[in-house]
Amino acid sequence: MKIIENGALNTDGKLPPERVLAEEFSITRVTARQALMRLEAEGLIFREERRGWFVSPPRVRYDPTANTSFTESMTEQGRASETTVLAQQKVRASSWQSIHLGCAVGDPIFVINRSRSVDRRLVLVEKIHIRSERCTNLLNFPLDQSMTELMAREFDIIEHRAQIDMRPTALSEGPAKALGVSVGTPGLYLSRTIRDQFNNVVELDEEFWRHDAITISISAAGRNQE
Amino acid sequence: MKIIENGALNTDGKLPPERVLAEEFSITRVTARQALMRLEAEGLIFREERRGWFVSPPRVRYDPTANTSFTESMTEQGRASETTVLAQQKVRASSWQSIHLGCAVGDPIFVINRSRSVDRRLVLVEKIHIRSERCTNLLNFPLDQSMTELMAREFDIIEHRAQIDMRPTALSEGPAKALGVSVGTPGLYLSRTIRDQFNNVVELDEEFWRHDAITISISAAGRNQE
DNA sequence: GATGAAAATTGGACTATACCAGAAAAAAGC
DNA sequence: GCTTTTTTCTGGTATAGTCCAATTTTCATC
Repeated sequence: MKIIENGALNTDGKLPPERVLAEEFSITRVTARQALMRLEAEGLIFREERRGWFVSPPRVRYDPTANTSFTESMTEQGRASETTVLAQQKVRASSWQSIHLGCAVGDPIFVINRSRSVDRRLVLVEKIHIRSERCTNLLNFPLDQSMTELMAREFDIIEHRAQIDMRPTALSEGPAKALGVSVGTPGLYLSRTIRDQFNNVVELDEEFWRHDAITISISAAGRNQE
Repeated sequence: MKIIENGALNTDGKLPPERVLAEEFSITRVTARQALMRLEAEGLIFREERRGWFVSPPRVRYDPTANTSFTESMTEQGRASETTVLAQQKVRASSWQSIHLGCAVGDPIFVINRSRSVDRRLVLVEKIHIRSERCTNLLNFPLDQSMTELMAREFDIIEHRAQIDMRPTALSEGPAKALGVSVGTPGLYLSRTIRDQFNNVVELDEEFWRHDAITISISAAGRNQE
């Protein structure tokens, strides 16, 4: 099992098919798969459903506390990012949503589903929940841009991150399908509560990341006086 | 495969052995194991080497940016924590260490290995690298306490977190053995650069967490003005 | 050349079985 | 009663296949 791991199989992007690897190392496909899944857990390789295994590109550095736009941050790192709107709808707040948004159950809110890719590879899907009262015509604007900028420009809502929670997890069917990965592959769940200049909660972001695509990097400088 | 996942098998702490589960659900042990590993990836259950599978206790909330002591933070959450010193030594800085500590290769530094448990369960192992120049007799003090407090009390070094990086990963042999889990189980790697009141780097912490034990929770309030 | 159906490829899921090593429990010895 | 040895239990690792579904490629057809 360890043979394959140490092997310099990173010739280029794509790995040989499981069946070939199994024969090459004189092991069964089950065993080969186990080794591959180990490397996947380590973040060195990843797979695309029924397409094959690939060497993971370098991780993206990401600071969830920063109030800078995602695209901007990626550009700084010399990487090309893209945002796609998957769905947008107006719904009534569920119990869970009302708790996190600090509104009443049934209040109208917007839910926006987006996916983001870096260097043409999907790295995260996100679900944005927004209280609609102060931006009733939000869905008329193009939503593949920075929400922070949009809210500031169109609705005078100055957003800032207030509370960030994250935990390693396995991707469930929804996010997995959206990311084009197998259900159960490791991922990182990240949620953010966003408040405006008056400290009212206006938005809740839920992000589902490929676990191998990200290094959370937080610069805590300037917080020393606490 | 999904049958077992939805089943209300969380009777109490311990799950039936793999062989029993396999028979109960009329599947092979291989398949049962896959399902168990899925649940493990989701953080719902965990295993102890050759001891069995157990239901995961609730995650611990942890703010790596806060300059509060770990023990204190756990107590606030009503949980009992414990710190054990595994090893302590004085070494000469490697290339990697010198880069992160901002010192020269070969400079004397302390390396301390500790493990921490919450409610009698090991949740992390850490490796602390400290520049020894301003605390030459550090190893004479008990090291199972808060380093921040110790450094302040004994050496007038006021520590604060400067840079935090983290990424999901699989636990390699060292950390896995120390945590009593199987090599390759998912984990969270977290590194922190710590500076003193003059903004000099004094310490580098590397933490290896059980992935199912932690929810990173960062309160970003007060950073709005950036 | 574009289109669309058929064939080959590739990972996903599962059966059935075997042997090993560490941990826990039971038995034996003192 | 306490320690030591032996047995049993449990997960860890591996072999050898099978069938399926989505994707990709091939190739005949228009």
